[in-house]
Amino acid sequence: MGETEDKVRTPQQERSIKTKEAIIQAAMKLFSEKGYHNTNTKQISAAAGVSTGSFYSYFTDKRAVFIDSLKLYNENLLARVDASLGEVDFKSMDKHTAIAHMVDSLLESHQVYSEFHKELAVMYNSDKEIQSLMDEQFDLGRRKTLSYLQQGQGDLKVEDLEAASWVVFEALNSIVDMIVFSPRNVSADRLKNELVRMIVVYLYK
Amino acid sequence: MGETEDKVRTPQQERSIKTKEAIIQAAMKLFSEKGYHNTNTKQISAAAGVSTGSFYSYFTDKRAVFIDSLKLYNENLLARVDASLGEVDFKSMDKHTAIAHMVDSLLESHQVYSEFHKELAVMYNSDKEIQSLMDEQFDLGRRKTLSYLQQGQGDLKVEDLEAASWVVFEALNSIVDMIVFSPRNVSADRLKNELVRMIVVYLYK
Amino acid sequence: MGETEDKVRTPQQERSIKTKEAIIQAAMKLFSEKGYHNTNTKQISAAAGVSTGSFYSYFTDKRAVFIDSLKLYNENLLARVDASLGEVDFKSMDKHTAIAHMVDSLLESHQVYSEFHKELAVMYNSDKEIQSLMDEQFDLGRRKTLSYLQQGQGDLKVEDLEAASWVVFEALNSIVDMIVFSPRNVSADRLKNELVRMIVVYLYK
Amino acid sequence: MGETEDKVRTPQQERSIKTKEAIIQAAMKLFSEKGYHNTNTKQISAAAGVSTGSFYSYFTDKRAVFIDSLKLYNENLLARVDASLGEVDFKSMDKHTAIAHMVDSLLESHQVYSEFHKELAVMYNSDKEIQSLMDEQFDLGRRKTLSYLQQGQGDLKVEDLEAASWVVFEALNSIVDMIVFSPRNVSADRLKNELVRMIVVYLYK
DNA sequence: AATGAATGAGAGTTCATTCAT
DNA sequence: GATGAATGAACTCTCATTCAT
Repeated sequence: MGETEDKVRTPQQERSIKTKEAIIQAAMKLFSEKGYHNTNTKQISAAAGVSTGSFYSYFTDKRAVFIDSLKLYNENLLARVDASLGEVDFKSMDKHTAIAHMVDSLLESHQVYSEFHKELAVMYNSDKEIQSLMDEQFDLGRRKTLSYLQQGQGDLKVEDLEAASWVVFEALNSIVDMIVFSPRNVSADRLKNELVRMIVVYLYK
Repeated sequence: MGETEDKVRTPQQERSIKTKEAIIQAAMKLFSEKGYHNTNTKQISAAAGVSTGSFYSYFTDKRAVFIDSLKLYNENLLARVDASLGEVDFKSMDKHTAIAHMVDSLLESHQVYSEFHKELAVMYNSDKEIQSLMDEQFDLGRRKTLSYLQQGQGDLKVEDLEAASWVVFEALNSIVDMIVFSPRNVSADRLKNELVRMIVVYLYK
Repeated sequence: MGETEDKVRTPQQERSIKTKEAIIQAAMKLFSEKGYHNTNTKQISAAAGVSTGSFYSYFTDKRAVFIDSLKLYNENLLARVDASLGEVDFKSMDKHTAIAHMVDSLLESHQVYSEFHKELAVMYNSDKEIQSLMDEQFDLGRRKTLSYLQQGQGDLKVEDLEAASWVVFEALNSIVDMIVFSPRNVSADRLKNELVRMIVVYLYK
Repeated sequence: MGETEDKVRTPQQERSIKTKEAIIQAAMKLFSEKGYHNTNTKQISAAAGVSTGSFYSYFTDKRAVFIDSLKLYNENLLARVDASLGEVDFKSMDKHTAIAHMVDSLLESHQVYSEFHKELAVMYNSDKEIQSLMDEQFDLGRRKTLSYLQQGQGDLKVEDLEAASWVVFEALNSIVDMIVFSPRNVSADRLKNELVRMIVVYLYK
């Protein structure tokens, strides 16, 4: 960042910050609607109400605005999940209700930015930095899940809790994705019910 | 007299068939290595040892060769899983061993074409036809899994077996993917062990 | 032609002649239907029932088959006009009937190969040889017209008959074209009637 | 938010307007010299001194620039004919002089853009929009001619003046074309003289 | 600082022609 | 002689990025 410091503006003035955010929002919207490869910088700039020239004074390139969109997405998603999980007290519930609550909050989160979430799958393999941002996010989620589960630790029957957290979190995420996105002839409720049962039976006595 | 009659060559001569296969192989390789969006038809043609003109006499466009690659991948994968599952008798094994065998055969399959498999995730959302080809493949896999599981039906404790098959198959696939692809500080064996346990405990008495 | 004599076959065997004619016919049909630039050699070959390779043993290139189509068109058109004009005796008719008969025979000729005729306009400027073939044809037509008109010479009032033949033939051709091709809100009969009147009044006492 | 909103630049800045005009001029020149089908967008761009990218920000494709060239040509031609016909008073002339004047003004117009004019014949059949633009232009010319001729109405002997206007205008145009373009062994003056005589004798008592 | 016109490499695609079989 | 697969130059069009104003 030392050598290119005056190429890309690091916004300090308030207006500048707002412009940058407007670009990120516009980009997120367009990436969600049409995908990264079908969105061009001219469209992003126009949607954000700035010129293409300005776009390039806020971001080095198109990839950079995607990365910032991803970071914003990650922050929002975490906040949302935190809020949702924070509002309940695990100990005062039975396990099934607690896990069901967790699944619901994941379902809700996946639905809010569902299109952007889809686009992430497309981008995952295309870039190391994107990949590691997403891996970090996954890991953060996994650790949160782990600590959530550990609230009911007295009743856990799994021994390798670390491995279990990977397995459970991946299962939760992928099956929630499936519920949200895949066409099926089986209702979401039935799937959710089985998912919750699988997790509960697996983890608890 | 139709408009599209002579657009795409339907190979009849042996040479022609070989050329078509060479193009598909080359395409699969490049899509796996660099991704669909970073591979162009010139590169595919060159890798297959043919001219761009030839490419376009076998395939209408880049998308078409991807679809043929996908079909080939699907066929190979199914054959591989069938072979692997067919060689064991579920009834003569305890549940844990049987499911472990299944996970092993999925792991092996995912490893063979691992890079192409990754690329599929990228492409899933980009095209209706690709999506439905993959959905079909998923469904076929799910139904095979279901019937495999039903061999031990006497001991099943799940009631909604249809919903269970979706949940189990998605969990299996995504966690196997994770084991193959994601960087972790937890060994594959530990993850595999928990995965098998989760499935067994969930399904059987 | 000396140096390339074995590149392009000069058909002597009967089958060979038939093949060449089949190609010309197919080409004419396709050029008429879709235009020279939208017809490719593969389509011509297929329509003629030969391979592209064979096409090139009968014609040096695509242009050559167009030129042969043009020659055939010219021959057919002349034969048709000759037949039509030959069947009447100018002297036994009044001038108006005679010119009307001539216009009718031109109208009929233009209608038969109307689409190919249109395509000629497209090609006229693209090639010197095509241009001179068409110019020759025009001149031949003009001279025939001239001699036809001269049958009623006793009554002609024009003095510069040579210049008149250019003017009359061009007027006839272009107005007949207009009648055949252009969309108007004036009936063909009214136009034909005026055309005939214009020619008659101009030429004869 | 539309799909095509930002595809083609609508020039606002002065520089932009100049660029668009430069492209049209360059295109007209090249179409005239080498024909539409033998001119490509790269050549047009180069001749206009811009990049291919710029070309495509002003015109959707090659056809679009042809259409704009045609419109410009039509405007210029009409202005020229109007100016030429406007400068004389029909009533103060005898018929022969008046028609001769008209032919002269057409001759002059056809000579200015003669090559582009030729190319129009080529393009007429290739495109509905081009066709109707040319038809409109023809009709406009025909109606102007008609009203010009009607200035001497007292002496007209034709009854179906509408049909006559089609016939006369087509004859004028095509014969003027022939005078300008076709190689002959008859002088332009002799042809012009006969053309004028034909029109005068046909129309007037 | 902001603008948006301009750039040009590079993508996908076509087709007249050649040539191995 | 015939075939049709193969060739590759040429073409249209796009878009991330730059730069004159």
